[in-house]
Amino acid sequence: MFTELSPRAIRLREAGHKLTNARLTVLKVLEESDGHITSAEVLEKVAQIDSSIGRASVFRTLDLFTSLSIIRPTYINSSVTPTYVMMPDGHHHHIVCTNCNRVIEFENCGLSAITAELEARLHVKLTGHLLEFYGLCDKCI
Amino acid sequence: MFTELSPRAIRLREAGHKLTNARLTVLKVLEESDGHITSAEVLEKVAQIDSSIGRASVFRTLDLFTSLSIIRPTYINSSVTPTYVMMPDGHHHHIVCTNCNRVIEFENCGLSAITAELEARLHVKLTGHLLEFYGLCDKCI
DNA sequence: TCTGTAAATGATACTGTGTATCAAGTGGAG
DNA sequence: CTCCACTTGATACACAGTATCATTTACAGA
Ligand SMILES: [Mn+2]
Ligand SMILES: [Mn+2]
Ligand SMILES: [Zn+2]
Ligand SMILES: [Zn+2]
Repeated sequence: MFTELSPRAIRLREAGHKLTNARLTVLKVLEESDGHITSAEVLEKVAQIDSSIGRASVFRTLDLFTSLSIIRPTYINSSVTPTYVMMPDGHHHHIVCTNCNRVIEFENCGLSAITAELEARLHVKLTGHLLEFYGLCDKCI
Repeated sequence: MFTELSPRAIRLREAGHKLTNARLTVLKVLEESDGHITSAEVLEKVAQIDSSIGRASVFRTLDLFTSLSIIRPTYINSSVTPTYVMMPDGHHHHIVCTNCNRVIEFENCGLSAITAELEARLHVKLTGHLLEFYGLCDKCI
């Protein structure tokens, strides 16, 4: 059924979690998304693939993936449902237009220096980060 | 009732919004919080000050303040209710422990250079940012 | 100071996201 | 193959946030 394990699936197993059908299906949906997806969309796509997977397991899996920094919930449009953002290499960065809610992605964040400084000074182990800018996009300026 | 207007209240008026009792009360509650507060806490404290203020107005005000980058909703503990974070000078930064949910604040982010670069390159006007690191705190490492 | 009006409000009823519970099922170590 | 802690799905539920709309109010302009 899932012959090939993605690197993230292997990460899951190495963190001591079982590779269940529900978890692998949610992971597949997230990896095939464009990187921004709401819980309602995840539920819908999971049900399309395997309608026997319960909604509780989907939410449980989203929480598990969040604690592993595989995804991060953030607010884009509504304050009801978060939008889950994939963190490909442990980080994600975007600009949200506070007028039209458009999201503009960007790549370079230059945060490796501050990451190292925080780890040394505060004795923490950082596994990821989210950097969000807010403002007006070129169409709303 | 509100003889002195805070700088943020003036910002509100200058953005073309009316300085209503509901909005000024929510602003007061947010400004007297330590910077992290859930919608449930805002509702409770607003009701203590003036129980005639409706819950819908509180949520409307939180959305308005978010669009003005006065606050920003983010996930700390639960995936049910966001925690609203004040953005004192347009930005906020913290570390969230993915194991115990402890939040560690820090000040310097060094993001003014990338802010200017993004504004120039993407033709956007940035009014604030949120930088969140995820990982394990010193007690959970 | 008074007035007119668009913006904002509060009450209400509602939607639907996310959760608690628990008996049944299953991944994977040995 | 066996076993069992972990995980699951079904169900019922809680409650955060919203749509609606009649009423009120901030404040610009006279
Ligand atoms: Mn980054
Ligand atoms: Mn900053
Ligand atoms: Zn825009
Ligand atoms: Zn911790």
